[in-house]
Amino acid sequence: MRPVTERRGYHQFCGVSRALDIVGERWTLLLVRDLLLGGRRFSDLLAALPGLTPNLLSRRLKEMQAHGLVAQRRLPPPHAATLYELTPLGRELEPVVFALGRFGARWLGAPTADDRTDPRWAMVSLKRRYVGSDRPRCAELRVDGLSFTVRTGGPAAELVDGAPTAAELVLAGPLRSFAAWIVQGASARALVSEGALVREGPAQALTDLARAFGLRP
DNA sequence: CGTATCTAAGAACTGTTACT
DNA sequence: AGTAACAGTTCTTAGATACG
Repeated sequence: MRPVTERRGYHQFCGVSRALDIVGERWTLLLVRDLLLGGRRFSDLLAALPGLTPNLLSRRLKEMQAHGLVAQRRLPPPHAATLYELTPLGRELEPVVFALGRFGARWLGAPTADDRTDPRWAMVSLKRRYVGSDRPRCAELRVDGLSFTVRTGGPAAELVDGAPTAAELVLAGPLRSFAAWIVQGASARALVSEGALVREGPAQALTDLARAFGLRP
């Protein structure tokens, strides 16, 4: 691959323009967003990003690997597949993606007919809202049948793909109910009492979880 | 068969240049 | 400053290949 300085680029001696030379191409930051919750296969990324074609995904992943943002990992059988995951350098883009999410939220409005939604995007949105908590909690969020593990209590929330081995709280429901809680500011207790969300585990754990993300308990 | 990648053609976009 | 024509670049589409 030609180095950034040879390709179309801004050719400015400035960190911002250099960063944009690397992550400013179409799809690159969306791929970073989709990899924030854990490694994904080529076909998963393709399915998650309609409009992104295989050859362009292949090219973007190669560029991201060449810049050290993404690494390939081969999964052993029986699930033999190539997994693409963020490197520690790629993870440094997390606050950038969060900041863009906050910036873009003011133009989000309600989803239109041709807007795609994805539980993972809601989870990224949740993760960026973490305000901290002194009560360590481990919860499973089951959004549209997809499980995610949430751990709070540290300086940053851990939020990854897949169910935890032992969760003290399980919160399950459709994406629109989670969106009502996370994005539209609805109360978790109200959503549970009207059946929009199903809670398994102590009510206090849900209250702690909500507070850890600055959401209404 | 599923996954990952590649090729070729054409469409769409972007930048450059010349002109008013 | 704004616009039009052209050229170059990037992206999409459709189909194919390599590999385990």
